[in-house]
Amino acid sequence: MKKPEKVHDQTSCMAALNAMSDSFYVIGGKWKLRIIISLKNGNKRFNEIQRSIPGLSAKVLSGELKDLEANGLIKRMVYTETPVVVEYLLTSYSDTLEPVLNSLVEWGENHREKIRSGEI
Amino acid sequence: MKKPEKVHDQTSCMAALNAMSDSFYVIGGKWKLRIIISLKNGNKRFNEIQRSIPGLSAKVLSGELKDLEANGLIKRMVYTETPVVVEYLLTSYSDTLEPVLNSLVEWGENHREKIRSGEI
DNA sequence: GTTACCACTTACCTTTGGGTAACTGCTAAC
DNA sequence: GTTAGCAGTTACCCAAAGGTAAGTGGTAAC
Repeated sequence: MKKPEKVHDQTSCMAALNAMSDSFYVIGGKWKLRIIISLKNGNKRFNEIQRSIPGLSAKVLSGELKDLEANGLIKRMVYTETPVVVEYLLTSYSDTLEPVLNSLVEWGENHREKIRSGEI
Repeated sequence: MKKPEKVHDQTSCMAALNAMSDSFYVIGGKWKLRIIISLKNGNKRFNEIQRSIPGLSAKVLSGELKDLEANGLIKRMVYTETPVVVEYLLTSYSDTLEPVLNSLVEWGENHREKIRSGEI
């Protein structure tokens, strides 16, 4: 005899869990959201982005930009003037991250205050 | 001459960035949110939680529970009957994670569909 | 013609997170 | 008295993430 079923069935629960993991896979890690925010702040060029995020190396930035592009969050534009100019732009799809970004920032702020006030 | 200031000043922007990092620090990683969800689903005992999350080892679970307790998200209760019973319970503070959880699940579901449909 | 900037890549190393397995001290069941 | 369950801990190992430094091929400035 198994324990009684919860209000949600197992299939939908697993789906939610997997969805959550997907989110972490796409925007998790130390730099991804920072890069997106840097782009939001108007930075477009590779070195510009790198300089705006202290501690971020060219190697890691290069990899992260590829990941973000593969997931449709940014677009890499190459302008073939001389000298060649490369720009990274947020796609409109990246706007869908707003609620995630906001909830993370809000919770973090609240939590920081909670810790600071000694409530925990 | 620096570039013109954005709509947000640098101090508040850095604060938001740090808040976001805090959130990732507290609930990031492979298991933390899964453990919280397992507790939400009614699991309380150490081995019960472990069995409910395939792939999670006792060592890692032990560490994660300590972290979650240190951040006020769960409470470790020891009942000194014989045999001693240990229960892990969500605190009311853990409810504040709802918006984060929801936005992550929602975005992940949406993203999965986007990938599946070949839109990216 | 040397220096510097741009957009990267490569090779190498360290750190972190996490996995495996065994073991502890306890109780209870067979 | 052996087996099994509980709630972990310990020691050891591995892979992935990330950091460091140097190099590449081009343009442009001094």
